[in-house]
Amino acid sequence: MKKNFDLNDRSLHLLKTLVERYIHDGQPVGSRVLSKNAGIKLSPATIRNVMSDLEDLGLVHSPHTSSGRVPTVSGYRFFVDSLLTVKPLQSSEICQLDDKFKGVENATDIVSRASTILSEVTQMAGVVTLPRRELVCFRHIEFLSLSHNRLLVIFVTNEDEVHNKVIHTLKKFNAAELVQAANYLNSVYSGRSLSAVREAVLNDLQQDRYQLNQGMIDAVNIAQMAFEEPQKEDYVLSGETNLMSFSELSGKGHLKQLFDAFSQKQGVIHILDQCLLAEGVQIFIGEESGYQAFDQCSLVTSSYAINDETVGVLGVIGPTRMAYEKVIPFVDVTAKLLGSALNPK
Amino acid sequence: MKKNFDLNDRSLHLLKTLVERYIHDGQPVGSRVLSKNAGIKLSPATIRNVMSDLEDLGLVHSPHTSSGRVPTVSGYRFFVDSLLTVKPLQSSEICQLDDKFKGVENATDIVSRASTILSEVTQMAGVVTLPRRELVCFRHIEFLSLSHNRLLVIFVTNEDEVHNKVIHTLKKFNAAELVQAANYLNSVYSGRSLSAVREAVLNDLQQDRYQLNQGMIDAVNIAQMAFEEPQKEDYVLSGETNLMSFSELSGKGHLKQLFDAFSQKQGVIHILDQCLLAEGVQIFIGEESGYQAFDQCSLVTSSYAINDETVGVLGVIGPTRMAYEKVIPFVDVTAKLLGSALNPK
DNA sequence: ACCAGCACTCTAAGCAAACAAGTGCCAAAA
DNA sequence: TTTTGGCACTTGTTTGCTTAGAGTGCTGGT
Repeated sequence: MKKNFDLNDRSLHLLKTLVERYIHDGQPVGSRVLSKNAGIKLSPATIRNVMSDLEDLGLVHSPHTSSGRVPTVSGYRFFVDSLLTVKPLQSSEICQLDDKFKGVENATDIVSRASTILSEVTQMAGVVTLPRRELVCFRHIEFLSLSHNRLLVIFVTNEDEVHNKVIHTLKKFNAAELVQAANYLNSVYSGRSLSAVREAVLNDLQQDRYQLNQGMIDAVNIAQMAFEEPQKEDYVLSGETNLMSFSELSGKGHLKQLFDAFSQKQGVIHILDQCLLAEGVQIFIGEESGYQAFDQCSLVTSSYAINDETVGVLGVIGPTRMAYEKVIPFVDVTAKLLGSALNPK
Repeated sequence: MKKNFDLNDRSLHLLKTLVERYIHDGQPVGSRVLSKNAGIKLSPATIRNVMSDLEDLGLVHSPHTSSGRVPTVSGYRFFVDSLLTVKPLQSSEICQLDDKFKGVENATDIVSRASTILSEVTQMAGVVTLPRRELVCFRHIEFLSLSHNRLLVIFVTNEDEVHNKVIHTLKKFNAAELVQAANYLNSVYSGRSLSAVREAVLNDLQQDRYQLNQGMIDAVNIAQMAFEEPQKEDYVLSGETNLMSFSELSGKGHLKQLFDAFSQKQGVIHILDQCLLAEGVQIFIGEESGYQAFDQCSLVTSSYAINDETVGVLGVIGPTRMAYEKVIPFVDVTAKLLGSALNPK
């Protein structure tokens, strides 16, 4: 997918400074500025020729006949892939970031802390998915009988995350039966991952039932209902309002589209899911995400891992015209810090 | 607080149609339009005189020397207090609304359903506070021991609402002790309101300890920690993005201010809390709320009650220029429907 | 008390001129 | 062959000016 475009060093350098320049001040950049700014001794006329070539390649684009050039999506893409010189964070900065994770215990809280960090440092929007549930460790289950054969299921994962749902049962259970069922399930399944539990439950249901007594069968039956689709994937978003300050996003119904996408979640989740597979920092520029609402936005993401196992994705959402050279290393570092903050020591 | 302004019927009528007209099409309304539209046979010239008086009273205002008049905040206030003719909902409409509450069981879900109804029907933002916790009925408590003397407390209120928090204990409890403590607390306190439980716990702590065995003392001690400040007040907001379509709100940093206020919650809660005290529909117009972020907004609220006891507030947030005559009865009805939907049959 | 008429003010829209920024292309210089 | 200066051309932006329209305030007459 990475194209080369067969460009000589000079063109590369000019493209690079053009993009940098445009990111810096948001104005189309013309041949004159470039000639003064690129550090190469070239007249504007020459630069015009180069720009013309770049335009033919689809890397830059003129809003109108006589205005400077602006990077296209491909231009940005090429820039971040091949031209960008990232500014790695100082180790002191990393420590400062790390400190911000201190004093937060609950996993959900850590995740939302990460999200606010992302948004506050970049002054854009931060997003962090919750750790994948297949990786979530089942710890404890508890039942509480409600009226009308309904059962409140409370289960604890990962030390201290509490989830609950109401299920409808066929028969009415009394308190003792429920305690027994819970005890059975806790003793058998506790310690495994949620998805492992789900599999095991299905397995046990298929198995020769003569090995189990009625209580156990009831327990497994209930468990089957309790664990099907235990929780939907979700993410924590922060600093959305920062996006309202960017003029390039506030035009037309753009903001509304974007925020609608945020509250429907589903589209954003889909984009983020794609990042789960890849290692390291990934970038979606403008339309690349495939969602119209993100037309004018870029998304810089990185997956994060607990014990070398990828469990989630985090990222920054901002205008296409963002300071990638700072955002990229920052997202990278934050992902690593989040991973270790979540790591049960 | 209600001022009279000593206006004659004609002025009142003109003011009323002016406000209606302005709400309808958002343009400053001039003497000519008013003369044709008010249903009174008066020449524009006469109307101009009346308008001049209204302007002196601070009820209307000219954006510039020669443009029509626009209602001021006081104008709106006077309008909704004294001039407005509300359009009560058809009973068929009420049924339609009521249907939308059907099939939702969980209290939190009912509340957020109410919020979406508010926003969808009005095409503005809907907001509903969660029922006051003093009214919430304590049902069941459960403990789970974590590492480092930490204890996960899970408690169920109102049939099926689950809350949880982590507390730090002085000594380490084993599973049996925890079960015993939970049993004790469940048997003693279950069925009372959360605030009643809190009081009772404090009371029991003060009381002669010789009447209790060590297990009970432990239980009450834990309970004390578990129930202090059990949950923060909160609200459910929907359809915020609808507000981005109103041109009067999108100017400058208005939108950002507003959405920042939404995500900080605290300010909004403060406004809504004021409505808890009053019966029926209340209206905050523009700056009246006392929060700058709501400058260009109006808030139409109503408290809602379960079994004749006020437990929360719901409302609609939109531009000052909103169709009060429809919104007010709608908010009123929705509050009543929400109350009965929440009512445990 | 009402209203017609008039002078005045302000906005919105259109238009032309002047200007600035930048391009494309060509022919000359290196 | 590459680079460059020069020139014509395009486009957008600003400015000033004009006209039309809407609306007001005021005055004097009914």
